[in-house]
Amino acid sequence: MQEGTFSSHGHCRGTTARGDVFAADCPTRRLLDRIADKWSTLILLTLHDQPMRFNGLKRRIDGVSQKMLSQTLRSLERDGLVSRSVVATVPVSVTYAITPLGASLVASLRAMIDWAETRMPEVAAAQAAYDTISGRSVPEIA
Amino acid sequence: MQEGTFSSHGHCRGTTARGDVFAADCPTRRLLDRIADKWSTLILLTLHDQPMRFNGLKRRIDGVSQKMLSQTLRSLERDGLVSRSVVATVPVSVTYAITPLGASLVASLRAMIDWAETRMPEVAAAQAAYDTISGRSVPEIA
DNA sequence: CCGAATCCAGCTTGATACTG
DNA sequence: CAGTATCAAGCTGGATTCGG
Repeated sequence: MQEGTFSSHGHCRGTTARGDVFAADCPTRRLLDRIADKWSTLILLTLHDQPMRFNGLKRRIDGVSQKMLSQTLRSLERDGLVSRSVVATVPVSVTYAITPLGASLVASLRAMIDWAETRMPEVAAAQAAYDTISGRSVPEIA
Repeated sequence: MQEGTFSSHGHCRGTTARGDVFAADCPTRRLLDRIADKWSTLILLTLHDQPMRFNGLKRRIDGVSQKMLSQTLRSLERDGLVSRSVVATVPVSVTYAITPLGASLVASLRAMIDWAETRMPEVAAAQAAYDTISGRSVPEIA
């Protein structure tokens, strides 16, 4: 990240070719907040395999509420990461698919998930050690 | 993720070599929720460059509150991604550093941030298009 | 000066119920 | 099927305060 410029505050816009997530007021920060999100991640990963309908996604992504699914899908659609197509059948059927832009993000997301799924044992061990050494005083965050 | 098994629900534990983030009750899901987090991401990225003290992090990560910083750091420490070392100087000085485990995650995180910082224009364009077509009915999420 | 803990207002989340 | 509406609960962050 072009080190050297450790701009603690602010600037990000303007002539700069790219944003700076470390600046609170940079649009990039908001974007990061949206893609670095559990539901967004799982939705994009799922749609990368195949287009899917609302309830398909809901079934696939165990534990997501309708509200969060609907809300997150709209956000992803607005950001151009997911497309939404409506077919006026009897009960209207809506299909969601990933866009090329969305697909270009999936690799990183997948890497993150792969990390989580494979490194879990080490994390669990660290947690156990932490909870032991800290001697009970630390409440389970999980 | 051993594809093919589209286990909508549950299983993840047991004999399986790795977790399944799509299962709501899998510890991996909680882990994903913690690493797919704005503050965790920015903290890990920052510490990957160099160890840093609390207020150094606070200054670097524009907009983070003391509370969230302290809370997130404790969570990362518990998960073994960050180490905390105290030096009993006059005003005690506490330094945070990334662990090898944490460092092994940074590449994916950095990729995600790079994506956000470089693809922002396309996302902004998509938002503009969406907001126009949807005809005012959609309130700015940002 | 560094860092943690507390109180409080406000936003986000999720369960439930309801509509086209 | 595909959402929207509503409400209660929890989390977030700012300000303040306390301790070393």
